[in-house]
Amino acid sequence: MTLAAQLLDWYYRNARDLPWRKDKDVYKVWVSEIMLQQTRVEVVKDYYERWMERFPTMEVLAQASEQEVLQYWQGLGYYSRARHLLSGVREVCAAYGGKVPEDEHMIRKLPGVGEYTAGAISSIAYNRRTPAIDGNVLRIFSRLFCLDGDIAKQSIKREVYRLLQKHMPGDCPGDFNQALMDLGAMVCIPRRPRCLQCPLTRFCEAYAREIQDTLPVRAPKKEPVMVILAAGVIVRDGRYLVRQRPASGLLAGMWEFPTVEIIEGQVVTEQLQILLRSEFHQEVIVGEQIANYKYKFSHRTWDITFYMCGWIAGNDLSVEECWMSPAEINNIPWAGPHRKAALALTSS
DNA sequence: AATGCGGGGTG
DNA sequence: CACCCAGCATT
Repeated sequence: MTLAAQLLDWYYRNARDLPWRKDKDVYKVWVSEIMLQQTRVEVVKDYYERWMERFPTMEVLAQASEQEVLQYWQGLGYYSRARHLLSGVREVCAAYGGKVPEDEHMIRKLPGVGEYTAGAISSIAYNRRTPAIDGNVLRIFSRLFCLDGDIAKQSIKREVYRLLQKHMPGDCPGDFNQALMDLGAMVCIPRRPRCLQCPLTRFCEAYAREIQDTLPVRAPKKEPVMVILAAGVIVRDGRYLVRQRPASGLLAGMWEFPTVEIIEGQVVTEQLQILLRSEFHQEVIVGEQIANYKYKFSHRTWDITFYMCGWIAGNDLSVEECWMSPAEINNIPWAGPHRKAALALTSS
């Protein structure tokens, strides 16, 4: 049996029962593939179900506001994915008459859709013979063929692409690609691969040489930068002072309590007062610490302390700032640790 | 080619 | 804790 036949035989007996596999509707495949970028299946499941309940079709999603879309994405991370998906769906509704193009290169042009996602969508939804190279595939193929270069390198991806084109079957490329995902998730896992359960051991050079634990090779990650932050919680007539983050960058468009970065040597209470005065035009007295969180991103760590502040006086706010009631606070997309702080405030 | 962009599951 | 995941856009 060929590698593909062996893999597919295993897949048809062991495929995971996933919400987005109930049919091959291209919108569902699209949504699931975007949610799954850099995100594990178990996390995506609930988000996907809630999303499909609220945005069951491209037409419904196209009508939704970005704020509501972000709210449904809240907690999933990489929020530009949600914005790109929304604009991509709007584009399809407006320019392609609500029909996602079948050509891989046209799909690739949609915002948020890269090489991997275009291949996944066209193979799964349209049964096109297009490779979809993700972390699973790189890991599996680096072991199958003992590719010992850094899998982040373009050269390794090109080599895997070549091997995939050689081994992909002509009749069910979508199943083949999904079979690789499932194998990567359940058998050929990142650490301590379960080779005794693997249908491909007789094709696997790493297994033959007993070096499967040393692959794939990956460059060491950089140390995340520590950022010290102070946030002020200001209540006035039962409403909280909040602001929306800029439209680009980290946690773009999400809401937060007024926050300032504390540079070594600065006095926190002074910096908070200066922030509130210069950017929010409010006079406050900085009071007690009410919470401290260490919040880790992939590339930086926030050490953020929330201070209860007493409001004294203030002028009008600019458009991205406002006073929000507890009810309104529960209805906006929050920036990371600010969500936890807001939840603690409104539930107590 | 390198960097920015989240958050959580798992050993 | 450390590691790394169904990547993409930007520079």
